[in-house]
Amino acid sequence: MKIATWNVNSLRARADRVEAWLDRSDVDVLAIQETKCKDNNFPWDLFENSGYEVAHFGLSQWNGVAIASRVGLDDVERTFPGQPTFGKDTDPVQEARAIGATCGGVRIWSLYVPNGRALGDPHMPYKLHWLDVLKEHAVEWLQADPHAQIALTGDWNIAPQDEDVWDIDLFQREGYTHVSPPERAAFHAFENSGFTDVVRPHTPGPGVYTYWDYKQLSFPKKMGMRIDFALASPALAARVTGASIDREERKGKGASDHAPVIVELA
DNA sequence: ATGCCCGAGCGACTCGGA
Repeated sequence: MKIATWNVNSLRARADRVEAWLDRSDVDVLAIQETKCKDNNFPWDLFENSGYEVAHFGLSQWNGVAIASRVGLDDVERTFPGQPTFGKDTDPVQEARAIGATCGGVRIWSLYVPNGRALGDPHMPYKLHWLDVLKEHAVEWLQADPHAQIALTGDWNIAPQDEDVWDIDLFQREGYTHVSPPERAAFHAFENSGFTDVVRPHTPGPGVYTYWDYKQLSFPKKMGMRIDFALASPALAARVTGASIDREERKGKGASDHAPVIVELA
């Protein structure tokens, strides 16, 4: 079985590439982030034509997450329990950033972790709280069933290690997000709770990334970030036989700024 | 060549991304 996660940065703008990628990648499950649409303009046919069931959670042109599967798609959950809201003053909104489904015996979560925007911005405590609540649930899921096969996949908007950005000195000097100690602590809290990054051992750095900005020739200049991850529960991690980052998909006209991340299971 | 930002909604500009 092969599962993948990919921030497509608009599913409609990327429809042809996503369909072609599904056809050649041979994945059984694809967790998608940033569909950037509501159900009424979601490209349902794309997945049906490729032989996948799909569940989508999209509330506006922002965010949006989905799971496509050809090994079953059961018990779909939109948002995790108690998922924090964000809103200016009086109108907090629960954003479309998490969808879960059971596919071929694996509980898959497609996660689009909030962007903190800047250290000191209100979005940063929102991001950290969002991750903390998710982590508390992840701990409960494991306590309820230590043998559960759970995959927390998606765009985490965190670079956990110095080698996960092209120039750590620049990031720290300028006080950029993604590398700050609180963000990294939020990520490591999942690892301390028993969830393992199952991709890094098969794709060691430095210089291995999943995201490259569209601007300033970032991709050809190898100015990227590793911010998309698949974290696996112990029972799932034990099944992992390989993993890869499909940086070929970042090439050419009409590419997403993120590359797909693939995990192979025995 | 992988090549100097892109997508969505609105309405011809603004916001969000990281």
